[in-house]
Amino acid sequence: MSEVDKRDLIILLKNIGELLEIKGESPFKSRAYYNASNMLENLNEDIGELIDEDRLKDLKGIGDALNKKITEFYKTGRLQYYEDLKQEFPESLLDILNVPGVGPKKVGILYKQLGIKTVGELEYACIENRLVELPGFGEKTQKKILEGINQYKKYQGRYLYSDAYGQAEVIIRYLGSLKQIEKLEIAGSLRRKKEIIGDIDILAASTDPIPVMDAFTKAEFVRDIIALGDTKSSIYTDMGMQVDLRVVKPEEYPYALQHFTGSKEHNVSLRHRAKEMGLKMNEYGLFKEDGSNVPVADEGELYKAVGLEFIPPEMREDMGEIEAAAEDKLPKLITEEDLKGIIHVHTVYSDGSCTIEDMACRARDLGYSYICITDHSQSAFYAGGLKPDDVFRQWKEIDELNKRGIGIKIFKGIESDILTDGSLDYPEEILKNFDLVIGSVHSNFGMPEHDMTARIVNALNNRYLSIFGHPTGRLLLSREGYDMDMEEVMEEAAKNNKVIEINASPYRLDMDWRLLKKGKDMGIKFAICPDAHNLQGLDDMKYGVGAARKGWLEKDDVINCMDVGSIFRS
DNA sequence: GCCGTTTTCGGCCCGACTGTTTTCAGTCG
Repeated sequence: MSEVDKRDLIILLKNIGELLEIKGESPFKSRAYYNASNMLENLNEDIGELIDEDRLKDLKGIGDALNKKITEFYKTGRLQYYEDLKQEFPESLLDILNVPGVGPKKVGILYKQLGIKTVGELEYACIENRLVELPGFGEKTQKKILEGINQYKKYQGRYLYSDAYGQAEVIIRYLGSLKQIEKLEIAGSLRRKKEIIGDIDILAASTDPIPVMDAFTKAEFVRDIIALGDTKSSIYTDMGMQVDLRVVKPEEYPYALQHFTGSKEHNVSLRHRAKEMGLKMNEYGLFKEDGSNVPVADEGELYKAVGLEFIPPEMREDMGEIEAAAEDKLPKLITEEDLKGIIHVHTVYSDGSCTIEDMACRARDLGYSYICITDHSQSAFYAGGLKPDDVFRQWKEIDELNKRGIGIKIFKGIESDILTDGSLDYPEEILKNFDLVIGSVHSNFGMPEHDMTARIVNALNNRYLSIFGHPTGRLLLSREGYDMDMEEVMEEAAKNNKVIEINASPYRLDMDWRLLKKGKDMGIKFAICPDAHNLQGLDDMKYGVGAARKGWLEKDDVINCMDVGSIFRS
């Protein structure tokens, strides 16, 4: 099954779960579909193969019914059950679920009683005051939904990690000045370093929560208060981000930090494990059957209490980390300190805004021992790509800087366009003299999947290509990656010993962390690259490390943790 | 719809806040 079909299947199952909730079916039935969707997303096996070998039903969460449905979808490309469901409840209802404050029950009522099928129709119905008479609705609900729609339309509630982190820092600084707060930390998806953040979760410990909540909801950055309670409050910031603050007693803090860090799926699995051990787990403690609490000083002790190694927050995505922790087989995750050098940097030679020397000195000051300059190649005319003469001029400058000695070794690289036929952008006699060649797709994004795959596979067979740059070409929250068969590309990279880039720009974070573990198991090495276009861009390395950690990578999986001899040609 | 060392039925993780109720359902995390 291709990546695209797999993606479709995962969405299909999730959609069915949501439609069943709207329909009012058993919540456990819905959950079975969500579970299956989530499980398949994290599955590192080809679903088509599993079906062909009749092994699909062996997966935990797949029974007779789902086995049949998934097989039907695989064989025919559609699912009659879903088509029937859509006749009853149009697919467009699912979009309404993205409006904060509107869940499946309300969507069901709105559809059945008012025939509302889209967010636009819902907005109009609010304005016409037609929600107030519905059962379970009222004046305030209608107003809240209208506000929710504005939020939905304006921001769609999703932010880049880097933007959310910047906002969170402001809030942490503010809350940190409150004398009632004893402990304070970012939790949620932000602590797990997800590339896209829905809202910011902050946890505080205090014996006196009321003034904390008061100060929080009255802070300068607050635009609207969504909820205000003794232990939990939510606000929208002036930037439009939702922030949840949870305040617990100091003795509850480790349990709460674990709980509010999530992910939801990780916690479900963890609580399930606790329950099997006769323990009840929630944000207030870990309780034995007699109701007594198992005391812990920190998260590490909490995981230990349920028989697990400490699981770093980045790994808590229910992708097998609990099973690995139970067997003491968690990887020793890469850290920023493991990085020795910088690869993938642009300068004034192409579309960067700083000189080679400026970039190199900054990298040196950040503690790196080498930097590899990789400007754009000649076909990238929009980015000022280097003609052969420019390349020779740049090599000369690099030689001079290295000779003079500025405290960091500079390597000569290039980010070569992968042309439409898969060839690189210079003749062999130039390519062979670079220390390192990154090959990236920058044009003709719209090629059909088969052609794009062939183009990239061709490039991966070029002996001069070292690193395959930003493999999908995605721009988070704005552009989907191009169509290609990632499975085939990864196999080709593994076969040819080609490195795959983890582009550390917070706008890209490409390759996606969800695929890293699989790549690692295939024997692929990765390069964490800032794709820096100015001095600040070099700071993006930390985002790439975050993604690598989410993908279970260790320092031995990442080439810029290795000695230069194994990376560069010269 | 799934699952099983309490197995083929009766469970399925847990709690805060809000609004619409008069004891609770819905939403969210």
